[in-house]
Amino acid sequence: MSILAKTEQLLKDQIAEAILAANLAEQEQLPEIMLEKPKDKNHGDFATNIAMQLARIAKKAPRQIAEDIVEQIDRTKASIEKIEIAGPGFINFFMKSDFLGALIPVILEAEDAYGQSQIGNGQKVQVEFVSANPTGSLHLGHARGAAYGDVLCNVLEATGHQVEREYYINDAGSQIDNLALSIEARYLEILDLPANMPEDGYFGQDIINIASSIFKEDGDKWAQEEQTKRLAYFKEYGLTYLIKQIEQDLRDFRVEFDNWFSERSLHEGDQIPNVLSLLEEDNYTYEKDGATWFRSTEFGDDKDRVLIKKDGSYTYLTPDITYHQNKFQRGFDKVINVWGADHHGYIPRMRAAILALGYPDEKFTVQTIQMVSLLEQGEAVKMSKRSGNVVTLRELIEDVGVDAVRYYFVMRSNDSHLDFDIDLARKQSTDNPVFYVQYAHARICTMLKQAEKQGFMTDDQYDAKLLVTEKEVDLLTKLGEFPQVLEDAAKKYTVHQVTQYVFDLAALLHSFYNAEKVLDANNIELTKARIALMKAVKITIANGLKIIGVSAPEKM
RNA sequence: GUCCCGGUAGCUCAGCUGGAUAGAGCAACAGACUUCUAAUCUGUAGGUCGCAGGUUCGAAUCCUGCUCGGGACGCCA
Repeated sequence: MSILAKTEQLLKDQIAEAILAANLAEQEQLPEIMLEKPKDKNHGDFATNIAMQLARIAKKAPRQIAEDIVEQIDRTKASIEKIEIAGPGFINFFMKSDFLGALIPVILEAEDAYGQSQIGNGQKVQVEFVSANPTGSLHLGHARGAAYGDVLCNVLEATGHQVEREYYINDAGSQIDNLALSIEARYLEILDLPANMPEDGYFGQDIINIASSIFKEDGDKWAQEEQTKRLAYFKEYGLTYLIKQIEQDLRDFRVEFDNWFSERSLHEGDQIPNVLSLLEEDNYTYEKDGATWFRSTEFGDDKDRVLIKKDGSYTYLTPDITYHQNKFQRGFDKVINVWGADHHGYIPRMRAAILALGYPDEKFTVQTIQMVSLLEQGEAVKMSKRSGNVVTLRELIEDVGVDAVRYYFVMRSNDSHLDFDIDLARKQSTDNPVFYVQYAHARICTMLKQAEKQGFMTDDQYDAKLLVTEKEVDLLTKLGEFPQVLEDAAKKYTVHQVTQYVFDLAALLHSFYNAEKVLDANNIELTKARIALMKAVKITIANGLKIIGVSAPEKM
């Protein structure tokens, strides 16, 4: 438990005891005691609104209740400096100054591990993300999903979950046949033969590259072959090529999957028929119009869904249900899917299937990522697969760099649409907040080097009680929040809180830096304390940046 | 028509398990480099928190209705 959490718990216990001692409520009436960190420093280090909450139960005015509580609190136990009652009945706690200083040794000791917690209890969590069809390059939208998913995994790992990252490869459906046809068309074009690009084919540059790669290897050999053989070869060739490329793009984006799960593997053996008969046994399927349907409406979906088409083939849903059964059979305590918002309509039927198979739906969650729109010179750029006019992840990385792209994509809530201003990103300028945070880290590194040079680092002794200026206290307070931020982000899957936090911390550092001089030969004791503080800030910024997958440079 | 997401400063967005005077970046304006890095800082200005009801001691936050914007509603994947 972090220092802050311990202090909070101690205070809460004290308040609860005080309420009982003052006969304001019975044990079983006691509402949950909420402690908050007031925005305004004049309101203390912690505040509670318990007196207002108790107004009904105790049938007294909130301010009177607050006074009764305060009277009963033992200030010595929780190192309370003073307690004030304010406004309609808030109780504000001011802590002794050494309570924050105690953070520094904790952070210096924990180092890389500062911020981590065990709230996950070693739960096995699987996060499936990106899972883009292997029919082209990863683009902007995939990049957001990749950044979000990966950072979510980092957050979960930091909070004591055992995480597995998985990519589901849709290598079995009709889109793959389309891929083969698209490659074929491009291949025949190279040979100046009549070519038919399918209406819903893939028009991207990578398909042209694949065709010319085949041509380089085999010349016009495949034009002579009969079409089924040619397509079969092109399909495999294209898949291998594209999956390899996707894997490489993601690796360059610092995203490594533990498992690449092939949809095709589900079609081997009897896995899909077994799932179908499971559903049939429980009477969750029926025949209609020559197709087999799933009664998903029994589980809240707005219409039933086809599992086996009239022509005998499966819909996309059927292997996907099998896939999710497979996930649960692998024993995960929690299965998290990260999907683009355009797939949200698919969630109820997947949830229905999971319930039908008898798995608890609390173990299943889908996080949706809102769309990314591209701005160029202030104008929205229409992206279409048809025209091949898409900005790829690779281009983005080459233009802007991994740090900036990752930072940008986890800076905002996944629920918000994101305008990606390509000009701004390309500028690589000071406007980009990622530099602001990195700069804070680099600045501290320079300071520490100077400190060493000037002989301040002779021993590790320091007195944190000397850190009393406003800026110092702000920094300390912020440092203490880090574990809580990660816990929150893990509980609510709100990854952007980490980015927000790291930015705020950097802002406080810059402000402190401009206000106070750290290295001061005339005040060795204060200098030592401030060096310790700087080390703690450096560690915390680095840990935060590591979670969002951004580098923490020593100098810039 | 149904469902999902959003509407907060000129722009891009935080804040949303209800709390005290609603925040940040950018843009604007005025200042700070002989100094541990000015990729920084300090200050000023900028708001009917989409609209209307409701719940509450208290609503940007919860509930209902409306409205605007984006997306989804296939025997496609």
